[in-house]
Amino acid sequence: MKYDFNQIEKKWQEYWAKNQTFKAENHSDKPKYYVLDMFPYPSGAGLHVGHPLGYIASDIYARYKRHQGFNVLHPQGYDSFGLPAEQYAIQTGQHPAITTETNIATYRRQLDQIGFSFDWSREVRTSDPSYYKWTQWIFIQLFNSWYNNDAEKAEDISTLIKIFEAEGNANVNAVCDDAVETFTAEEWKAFSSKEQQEILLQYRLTYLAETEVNWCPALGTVLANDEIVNGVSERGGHPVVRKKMTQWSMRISAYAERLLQGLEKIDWTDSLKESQRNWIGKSVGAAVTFNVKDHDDVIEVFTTRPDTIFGVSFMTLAPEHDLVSKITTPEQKAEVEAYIEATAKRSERERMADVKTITGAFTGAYAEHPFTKEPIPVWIGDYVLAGYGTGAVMSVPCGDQRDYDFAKHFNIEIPNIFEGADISEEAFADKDKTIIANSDFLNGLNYKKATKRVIFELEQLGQGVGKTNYRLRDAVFSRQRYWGEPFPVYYVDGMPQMIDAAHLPIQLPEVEKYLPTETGEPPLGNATVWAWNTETNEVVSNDLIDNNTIFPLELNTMPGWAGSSWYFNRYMDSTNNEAFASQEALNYWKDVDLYIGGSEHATGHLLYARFWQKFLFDKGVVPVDEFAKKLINQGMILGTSGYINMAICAIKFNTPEGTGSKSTNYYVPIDAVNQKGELTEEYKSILRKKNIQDYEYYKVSENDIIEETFVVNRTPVHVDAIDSSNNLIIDEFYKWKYPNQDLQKIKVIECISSDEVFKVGREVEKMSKSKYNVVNPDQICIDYGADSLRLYEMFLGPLEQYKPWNTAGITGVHGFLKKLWKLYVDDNGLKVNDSEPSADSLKTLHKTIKKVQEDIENFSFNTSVSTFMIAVNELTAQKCSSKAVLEQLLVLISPYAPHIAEELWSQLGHNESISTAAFPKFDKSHLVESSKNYPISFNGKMRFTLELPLDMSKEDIEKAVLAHEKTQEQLQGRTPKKVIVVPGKIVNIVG
RNA sequence: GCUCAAGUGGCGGAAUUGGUAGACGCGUCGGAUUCAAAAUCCGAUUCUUCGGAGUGCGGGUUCGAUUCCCGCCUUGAGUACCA
Repeated sequence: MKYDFNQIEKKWQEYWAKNQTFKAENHSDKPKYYVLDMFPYPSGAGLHVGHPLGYIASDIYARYKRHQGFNVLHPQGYDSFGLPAEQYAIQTGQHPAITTETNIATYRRQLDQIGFSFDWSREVRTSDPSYYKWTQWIFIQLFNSWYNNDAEKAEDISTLIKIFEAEGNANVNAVCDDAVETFTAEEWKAFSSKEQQEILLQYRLTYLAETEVNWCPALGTVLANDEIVNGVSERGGHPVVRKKMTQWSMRISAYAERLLQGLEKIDWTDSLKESQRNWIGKSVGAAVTFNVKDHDDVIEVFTTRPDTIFGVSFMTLAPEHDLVSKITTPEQKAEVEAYIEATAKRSERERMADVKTITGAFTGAYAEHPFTKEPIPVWIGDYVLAGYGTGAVMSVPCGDQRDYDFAKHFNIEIPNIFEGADISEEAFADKDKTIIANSDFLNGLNYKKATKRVIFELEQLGQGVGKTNYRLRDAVFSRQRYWGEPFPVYYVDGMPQMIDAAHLPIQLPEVEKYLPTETGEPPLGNATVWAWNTETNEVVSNDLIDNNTIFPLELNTMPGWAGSSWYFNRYMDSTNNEAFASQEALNYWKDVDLYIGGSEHATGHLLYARFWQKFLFDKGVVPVDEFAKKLINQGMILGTSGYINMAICAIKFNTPEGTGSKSTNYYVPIDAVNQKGELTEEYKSILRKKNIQDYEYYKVSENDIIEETFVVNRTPVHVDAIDSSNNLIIDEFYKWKYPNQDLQKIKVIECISSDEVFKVGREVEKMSKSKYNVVNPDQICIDYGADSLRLYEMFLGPLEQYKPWNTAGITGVHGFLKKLWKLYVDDNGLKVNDSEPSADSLKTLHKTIKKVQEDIENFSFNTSVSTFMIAVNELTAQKCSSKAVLEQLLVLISPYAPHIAEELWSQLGHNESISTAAFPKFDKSHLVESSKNYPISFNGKMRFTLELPLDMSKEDIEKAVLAHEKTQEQLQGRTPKKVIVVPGKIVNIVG
């Protein structure tokens, strides 16, 4: 019986689906284990071989955990809101929901054919109203919450209102907007409802705020930084301007410290934690206020080095700083305005890229030093960023390199306040070696003591306070898009109102066009039925808006990360219509035990999801405040792009009728070009001859050539037109290069090679459609089977690493599966019997059990595939047919190659899925050896091996080795200085 | 610049606590089988001047270093004038 993988895989995939083999129960006596993949955006291109890498790894782990007796939750779904479907809708008018549905069907078919053990009954789609109902619900919860710094948690907004009513806001320690005015209880009560709402908005965890954005008027949309190239939009090249827009923001900054601390208790990769730490960007220092001379205004700065305050020789404000226009003197006005205009023209990218050019302008104003009362000139400079800290710095040139460079450039004095520091060439920034000098009461103190003392003195003066600053900014939550979650928000007198949760979901309205409106409103502005009736609690026609009972709805939609910030909780109870998940389900599954996904989500999804989880934890909705205990980043599978060269050969020649010239193009193989990128002499000669032949009409010979030029250009080749030995399949290449054309009729450029084969050059790069290097898993499943694909993806290398794909190598693992099959089945059918296993076979089995178990637990899947190969090679050589061994081997392999394992398992007489079988138990007694083949080294170099009993004493080993003739040969009469014997390991002779 | 990761045959990679470097597979070469091909099977495959040398480079620790330490180079990723 042959290994008919197509038939076997189809059979078992149907079996699993029909029997719901992998359906997880929310109640079980077994311990729980939750294995999660980052869910995909269903793109129109479908899956390529890089996508399933992480899914295969997590599937192996999930299946392994089932064998280990765990109740495993291993769900899958779709992050199905997103731009590509919307772009497609703009171009074709097809509703994004239809595009999405089609793409999901493709994804599902492709995923099914790889044989994943997903519990599809729990599938979620972020674009499904039954799902985004709860995304909207969470948004409402955020709106109705504020962050209490004293309690270090989010609390209901009603508790804040109570405080306001009782005592005003003077003692409220909340995370809120910067410019909150202080009021008393009486004042609060006297405020109008609108005024109260405005104040509360400054405290809510999601709030409306003016945000500066990159606005592209031509596209009618906001662009991300990386969508802008050289100041114009990447798509279309339209101009982009900085514009203030009112948008929803998420007060993630409230959670900065907890997001930082939480990293300590989760098992995520160090590099990922490090990037989150950098992103949060905690710095400890002080906020200091400087009075501005001849003004009532103050400049507030944040500094991490308050100990250097006596070294301040100027202040620098960001050009965008509010004070600039106020304090600039008439004499300096022209210069300052010119400077501001110049910096406004430069994009943020430009300003960042250009670090060397030092620019700035003097405002003419002076601040007053809090201690010395000396005047300090106030400058503006674009090295100070408006968006960080207060947008102003106290510049200490002797202690900060940027301040130093600025001072040098503008000839500002650089006072030295460090004992024994040389600042003639550069600033002295080493905190640990700092001893403060020339600083009044700080003289002689080190960094730590000086910082403490100066903060104390500043507090006495009322001009400063110790402060911790975070780089983490609040996250903008509005998108001017159609294909996203609508906000459950309507506006009364310009103030946002939440729709009662009982009326959710608020479904996306139908629109004629998916583009922004002519007046620049988001696409939802095109909807005609998009108003909220507060009496019937329905979405009604815009015509009915009376701002009395019927109000306009929010036109923005939520960003891509909204739905992905909590989906892992939804899987626990995905069909629940009463709650986003039941408390029972949440308390049972709690958190993700293993999360696998790409590292590109380090500071996006993975930070926002942690933020929402902490918020939901504060609200008592979820039982844990970190959603994933362990996280692994899978590396990317890279494509091997192929290319050949196009040679353009131009010749000028003498003909009887005068000078003629010809230029012809040929495809030439990669070896036709030397390292300098020039055509080789051999190929020049071939092309010359060829060219002359082609123009026989002129009857020219090589002697008639008076001038010739050769130019070569790289031409990409589709991977499908390259064979396993890197040779061009010329017919396939033509078919791909000149599609839908009759190759007989059209004149195609000739492929010319000096060899029988046509060598293609290869280059490893990201797998992408535009690079023609995408390998589709469908064809691989047809040609080799899903089990081969699964094994091969794992066999390629360590999970976390980036590695190139090369389809040719799959024959190795495919051959292994055939060999495995033959161990159980031959032409006469099953050949497994009840014979006693040999000691050798038991040894093979048990060392395999040990290794594979260790490998899975270390996520070292590549090495276990090798281990299986070794095991099968050994058992084949041993002619093992013992059921006692082969049955166990199947369970070991089943997480990796589940189809073949199920098939052989059932042929061995089992009626239940192999997934219910217990993982084999390792018994070390089978591995006991009586002797060891010792490596005998001389000065650390192994020269020969010697078989010796393991129970031999150190002394006897030494004697036996020294007596050996090869030892004498190595020593050549010398006496060894020292002999190292490590019993069971090695013998090393020194001398 | 900073942070993180990684450099081992022609290629993907292995060596889990410092103990036989190159497991396993691809590719290549040779052979068997075949009318032939595919498939399958067997053997060889780091370099070498046959003494040895060898895990990016230069040092160090050690009886012994791919593994630990110091300095450097290269590549990839992230981040960016963060006060």
